Amino acid sequence: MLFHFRDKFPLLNPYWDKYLEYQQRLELPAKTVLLEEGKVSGQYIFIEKGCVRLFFNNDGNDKTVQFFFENEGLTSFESFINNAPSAFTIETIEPSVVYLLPKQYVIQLMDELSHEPDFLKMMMQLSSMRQTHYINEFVSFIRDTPEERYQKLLTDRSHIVQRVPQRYIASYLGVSTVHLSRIKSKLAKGKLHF
Amino acid sequence: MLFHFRDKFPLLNPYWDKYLEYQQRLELPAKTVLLEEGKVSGQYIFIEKGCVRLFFNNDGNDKTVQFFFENEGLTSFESFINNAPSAFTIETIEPSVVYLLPKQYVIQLMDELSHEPDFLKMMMQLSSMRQTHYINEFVSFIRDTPEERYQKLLTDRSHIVQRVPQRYIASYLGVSTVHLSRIKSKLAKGKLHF
DNA sequence: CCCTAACGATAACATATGTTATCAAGTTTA
DNA sequence: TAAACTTGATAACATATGTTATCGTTAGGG
Repeated sequence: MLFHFRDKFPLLNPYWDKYLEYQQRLELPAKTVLLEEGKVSGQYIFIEKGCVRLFFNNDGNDKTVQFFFENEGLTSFESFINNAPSAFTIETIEPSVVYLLPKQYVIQLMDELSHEPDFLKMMMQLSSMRQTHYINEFVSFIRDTPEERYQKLLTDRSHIVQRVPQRYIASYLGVSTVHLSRIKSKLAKGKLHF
Repeated sequence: MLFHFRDKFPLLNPYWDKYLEYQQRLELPAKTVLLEEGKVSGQYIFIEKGCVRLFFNNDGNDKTVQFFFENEGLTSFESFINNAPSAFTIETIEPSVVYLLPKQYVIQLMDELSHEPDFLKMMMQLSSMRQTHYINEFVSFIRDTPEERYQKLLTDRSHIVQRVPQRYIASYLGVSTVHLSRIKSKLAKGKLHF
């Protein structure tokens, strides 16, 4: 949430540095759960190495909402902010190195920052970016077919397709693994002009 | 965005009152476009009477994202905040009475408010609420079948089903009007135990 | 008040997608 | 390294949903 804003708001950097010491560094194997659906999010997660997904469970077959990679930070925001049970699980996909900052320090940090004139601007920008992201995902889900969504993923965010196992991609696109296979084979056929 | 927060943040009321005079009152017939897709949102809309929908166009068949009713306010936020072309059209569904506050006054108002200690809290709460709304819509779209979504609409927000023409409901649920008819008739049959 | 257009129901058919099962290839574990 | 799992491809079938066409009803405009 905060640390990838270093470059955009350099004046605030001293604050980041002050809180670096409170972070816990963890080296985790793949498929490690960092936050379980139903529990209250108690820390902010920053990814140094590896990748992570946020998903929710629906009768055993889970639905991936978002992928996170190096130098990105995340938490289950609604849970974090409102002390509510998280609707999502957060889990490593690859073996990863993450930093965890407990909630109390995040609050303390935000408290200090609230005196900075740039803080409101940053929070607004941040919140507007997240909202835009979710609206775009939402619109894409309504407007585009799974095939179109897969093609966009290939062209716009191919690193996801390259790094993430196919079943998670299917879960993210909202289709079964079988159907994603169909989509891929259909697209492959379309490419073969010889 | 702002005016329905009167009750929650009464200390801020003087600010609202100060800007009431800049609002333009309009009585509009149904199907009046208040903001057109592709244009930059230049005003905040408050609904006194009637109802309004926000939608985007996709090859002629439009997709409704959200409905708004009495005492609610809206704009195409991303467009409004970033001066970007709006991804959405805003249009009255029923004959409506709305108040429009031009952007310049909204900015001026927010500027004044930024000195109030409660303002940041309000903006955070507001933005968190909107984000939660979109996430919930998004999750519901992924997790639930159109039939389930329709049933939830019936139980949780029946006023929408009562007031809004069926084709907009279908467009909101993400199905064709024909399929919504099927869903309704299926549910009606389920209710007839005699 | 009538005419026309819009709306919603329904049927028939087409397409998209899910489910289950099977198999081959790659990975992990003992 | 062998066995057990996991992954992804594919086929066959089932279900969900879209598309087009038809029809009766309703609602608005002259």
